[in-house]
Amino acid sequence: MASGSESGTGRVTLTDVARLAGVSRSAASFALNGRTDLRISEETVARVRDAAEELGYSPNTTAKTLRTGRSGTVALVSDFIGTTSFANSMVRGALQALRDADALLYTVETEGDRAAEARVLQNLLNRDVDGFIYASMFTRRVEVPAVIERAPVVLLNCVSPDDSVPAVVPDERAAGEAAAAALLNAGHRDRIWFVGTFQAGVTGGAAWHGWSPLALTERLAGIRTALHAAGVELAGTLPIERDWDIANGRASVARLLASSTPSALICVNDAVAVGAYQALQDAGLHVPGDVSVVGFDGSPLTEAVVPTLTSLALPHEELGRVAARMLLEDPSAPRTERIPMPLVAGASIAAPAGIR
Amino acid sequence: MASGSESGTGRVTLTDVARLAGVSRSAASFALNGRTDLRISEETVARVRDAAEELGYSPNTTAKTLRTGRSGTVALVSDFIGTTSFANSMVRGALQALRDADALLYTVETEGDRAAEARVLQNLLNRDVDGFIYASMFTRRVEVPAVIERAPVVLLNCVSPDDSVPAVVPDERAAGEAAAAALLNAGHRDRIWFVGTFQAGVTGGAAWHGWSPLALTERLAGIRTALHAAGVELAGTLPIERDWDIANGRASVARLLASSTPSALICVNDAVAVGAYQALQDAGLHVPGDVSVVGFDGSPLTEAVVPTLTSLALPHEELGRVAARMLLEDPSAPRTERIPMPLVAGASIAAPAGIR
DNA sequence: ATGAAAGCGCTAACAC
DNA sequence: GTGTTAGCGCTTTCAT
Repeated sequence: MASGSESGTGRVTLTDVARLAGVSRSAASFALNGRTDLRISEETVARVRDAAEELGYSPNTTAKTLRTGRSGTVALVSDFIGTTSFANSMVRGALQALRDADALLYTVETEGDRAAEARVLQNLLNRDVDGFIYASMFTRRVEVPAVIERAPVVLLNCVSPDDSVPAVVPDERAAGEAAAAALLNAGHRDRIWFVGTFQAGVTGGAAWHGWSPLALTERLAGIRTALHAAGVELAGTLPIERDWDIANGRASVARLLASSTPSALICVNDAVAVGAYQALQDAGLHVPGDVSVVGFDGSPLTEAVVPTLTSLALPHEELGRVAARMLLEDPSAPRTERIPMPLVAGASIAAPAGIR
Repeated sequence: MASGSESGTGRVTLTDVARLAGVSRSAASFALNGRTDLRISEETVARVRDAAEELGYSPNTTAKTLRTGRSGTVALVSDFIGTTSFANSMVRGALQALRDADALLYTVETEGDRAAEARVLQNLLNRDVDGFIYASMFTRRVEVPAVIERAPVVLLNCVSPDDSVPAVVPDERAAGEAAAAALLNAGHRDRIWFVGTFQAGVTGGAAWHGWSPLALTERLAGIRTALHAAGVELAGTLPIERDWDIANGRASVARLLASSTPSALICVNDAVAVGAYQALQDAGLHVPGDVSVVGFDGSPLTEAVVPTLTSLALPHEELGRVAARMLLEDPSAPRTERIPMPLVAGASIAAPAGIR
């Protein structure tokens, strides 16, 4: 009749612990949380600890969340989880950082549906999530949903229109410079082509949904900057049909080879680079003896071709880790963090054919 | 002084809605949840709905969870999220199924640490998760943590020692049979080798942590069954050093080619198959003219080689989707669901060289 | 130094 | 038909 639910639900509650230790619920709470505001005797603390241990007490997080308004959870909301290993590693990195803070991760995919997105974000808010990691599978500029700003937000692999929201992105521009530098170092000075621009009026295939990927513009800008600094200009850019995949890369490069022979190809991503390998082979040209090739992403494809492809790797894990850390540590600093894209050296770059 | 927190926290609560509609909290609750136990007049329901709408009311899920014990969340606990696209697509499939049930997904990686695993599982339980999807990156037999059984569990890509826990796995055996059948159909009758067994006493490299992958034993069993039924026997199995990657596949096949020429190679996964391609090319042999090749997994690698690789695809999304659905629909049926592995046809199989 | 009591926002008995 | 009330398990203010 009195209070106490010892065997009510089978669940061990703080009340049970307090009763066993012979103290009040609040005393038990203070003891277990190690609070020093109220002074509890050493001996009492020990008694409570023992009681909790004996009963196998584990505090109910839902109740705690209701009371405190903090849940110890973060939501990773992304447009597309995709089929690449991208999201994978980002989640992995985020989990690593969250583990240190003892926080849990909700994973959500919106599939680009703004209405569904709004609903799920509200749902998450109703669960008192402590923050959002708002991710895009393609580096791009996004409109951050208003509702989300009711909790701390960090953008992952995307940036807000006015850069007012903290963001973590790969340093695409520096990667472009590094790609160009690798070729310059090998002695290339002309006939360097870029593969993977979109034709005028086209912003990519179905997967892009009309978004213009910053990866393209920034990588290309970096390449031009580095080349220009060395007094070199790009021989040209090769447009690609819709998606950046192997088949389209092959077709695009095949068209080029019909009329001229490049010294080096900088491909917008690894898949296009693999397509380039195939077109070169079809034309009887060798990598890197006749033509050098560089890719971007650092995907498993780099290991699947002979010779192995040199590529600038997307630091997926690092991106996820930094985003989670920013969210937990100083959610207020509105800065854009650019993570370096390391060069994974393959065997696809050599001195130009002319000077062998 | 009286009740009511209209502008207390800025949050709109059920109390606010009830007050605006001029009804009691419980009446509002019933109206909003569409309960019919207690009869509320149509008109009252409408008034409550309008009030909720006007105030932009969104129910606090934490409070609801505390009260009901059900959270509308599921946890996907996996040993390793890995760098393959495996986890990715499994999560994707699970999310699709969960979306229909309006449930949210926690994603957790244990990294094979049992102690950490126990802690996080308890943590999840403290949050009143409605169920667990316990996944392994390698098809294998697992010891399900005892604590987890306090909530419904479905195993994903793994099975329990006595098959007492509901599980969803790829149908590896049937896939093995399909791989063998593809070769038999093309006319192969002898010199068919399997690539990717482990040497005696070795259970794989670091990634395996001593677990023996069912994928290997089952795929191989299926192959042997299908061949046997056609009166054919495997010429032999080629062991591989540690991990099933490109380099090891290449080395393994190179050793075979030093002493004999196979008619066909069935490789334990796509990476090993890509390595086989490389070794064959090194030996001046062509795929599929001289040697046919089959892989498993259906990874992006199949598209990266020339000719494209025929492979039996792991139905990642389907696995995740079915697991989530089983968990939500009938968590009690202790059955093992085997999901077919579709054959993705490449151009790596042809009639044996002898009968060209 | 300790304990009683309020209340986070919700649901579901129960009495009117 | 509708409203009153008692909690879910926890934290924290306030009085002792």
